[in-house]
Parts: sequence; structure tokens; C-alpha cells
Amino acid sequence: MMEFEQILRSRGYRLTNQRRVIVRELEGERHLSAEEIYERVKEEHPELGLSTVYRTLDLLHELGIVRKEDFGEGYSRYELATERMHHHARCRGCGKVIEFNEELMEYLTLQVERETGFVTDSYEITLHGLCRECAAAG
Amino acid sequence: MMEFEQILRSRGYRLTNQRRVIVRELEGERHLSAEEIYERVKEEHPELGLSTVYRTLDLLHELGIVRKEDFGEGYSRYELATERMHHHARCRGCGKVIEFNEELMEYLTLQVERETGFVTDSYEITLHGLCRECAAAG
DNA sequence: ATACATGCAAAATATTTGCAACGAA
DNA sequence: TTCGTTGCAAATATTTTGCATGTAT
Repeated sequence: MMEFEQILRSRGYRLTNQRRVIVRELEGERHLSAEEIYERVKEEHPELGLSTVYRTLDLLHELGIVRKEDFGEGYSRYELATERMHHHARCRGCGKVIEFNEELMEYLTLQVERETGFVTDSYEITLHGLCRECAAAG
Repeated sequence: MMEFEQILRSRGYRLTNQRRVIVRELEGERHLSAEEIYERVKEEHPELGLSTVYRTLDLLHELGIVRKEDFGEGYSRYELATERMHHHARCRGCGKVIEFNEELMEYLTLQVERETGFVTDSYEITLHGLCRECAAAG
């Protein structure tokens, strides 16, 4: 992805192979954890430490290239911020994560800004409950 | 709080002093972390281990008595689920957490259920951005 | 050549668990 | 008395950091 390389360069960061590899993984699959990225890549790129994965994700998050997500699993997941903003519903029964889009959210952030002055640049929603199947079973 | 004692009993759990103390702390202050509860209580109740705090919060969360929150700090915070459902906007500048209520959310969960069959029993929203002051300063 | 980046191992944090002792019912 | 609960310490798990080495610019 060109854009990501330009953002790095324009901020004075270097374009390393490790950074390229990590972004490539995120392009291939969404909602990856640091550990998962590390595992997926270690065979083809043994020259990549877990700490570099963390440092890179941190940087990419800081630059707004990557979104950091929390599904209450005890660790974070990441995905490219270029994906359309979306939200998650996590099933208490089977752990499945269902996604949904909701234009109302755009309105919500405007409303919040009007009321409190808070300027939103990203947001997360997580619904906790049961998916259709688990709700039927339970 | 009576209600909490009844829920415990009706499910066959025992009403211990530790559990009472932890709920009392949550009644006094919202958004507490496990560590904070432990610190607040250790003087008056040295007979209370951090692991019990975790175990108790887990149980109370399971029973729907307590809500588990994530502000991206690397650990969880907790509050009584009896508080009116609310949402958080966390300032990237100063870390301040601004709260807001939004009736639209009730509508949102209904909409999601209609579209995906997902039955929501609780939800969290976190907006990331800058509060009025930091937005003005930055 | 000069910083910025990296890998490794060790540290720091947060949370969980094993087990003997405790105590609510 | 019984079995759920607890404290303590040790184990896990996740993420961060120090430092010598590597490498993009």
C-alpha cells in the first residue's frame, strides 16, 4: 500500500522490511492480534521479533494507519483504518464476532461534539450478548 | 445493596464479607480497576487478596451485577450495572473520560437485532479523540 | 556516516490458578 | 459438617524496555 509508505516518510520514519511485512498481513486479514501476526510471519521472515510487531502496531496506530480493537479477550486486535468504520457484536456463547455498520454513529459523534465539545477521531462500539444461534440454543 | 445479595443467594453463591466490601466500594465510586479496589480496601480489610477482587469482579460480571469497561489503559475498570447505561469519550490528550448518554443506542441495538438476530444484553461505546480543552490547545 | 530500527532477553503489568485453610449455610 | 471461598504464592499472559547490533537514508 502506497499511502502508508508516504505517511511514514513524510513523518520522518523509515520504511523497513518489517513494517512492510506487517502491513501486508493486515491487508490480508482483519482483526489480527500481535501474536497472530508474529506467528503468521515467522516462517517466511524469521528476522522479525514479537517486540517489533508491538512497536510497529503502536506506531501505525499513532499515525492513524491502524485501528486498535478490544474484544475483551485480554489482548488487542488490529486492523487497517482504511476499512470502513464498523462495529462489533461479540457472542457470549460462542465468541463469534458479528459486524455491522450503522450510519447513526456518524450522527452520534456530531451530537456529542455539539453537547460536550469532544472531537471524535475514531470510535468503537462493542455489543455483548448472544448471536442468533446461541440465543436460540440457550 | 439488597438486590445483589439476593441474586447471589438465588444462584447458590455464598454471601461473604469480601463480596460485600467490594460491592460497597463500587457503590461509592464508579470506574474502579481491580487494583484500585484492592488498594482502597486493604487498610480497613487486610483480609482481602487481590485475586479475590478479580474472582469477585468476574463473578459479579457473570451475574450481570457489574459492567466491565475498557478505556484502552491496558487493564479493565468496573462499575455497577445498575447505573444508567452510558458511554465514554476518552481524550487522547489528557486521558480525561467524558460521559454522555444517548438514547439512540437503544434504537441501535434493536436495529442490529432485526438485521442480524444478535440479542444485546449490554454494550460499550468508546470514542477516541480530544476534549474541548485539548482540541483548543492542540 | 548517522540516526532510527531491530532482535533478544529481561522486566513490567495484568490476570489466573493450585492448594491448603477458612467459614457461610 | 460440607462445600463454596479465600489468601498466598507461583504461574500465565500480554506488552514494554534496555542495549548492542543492524540498516535505511
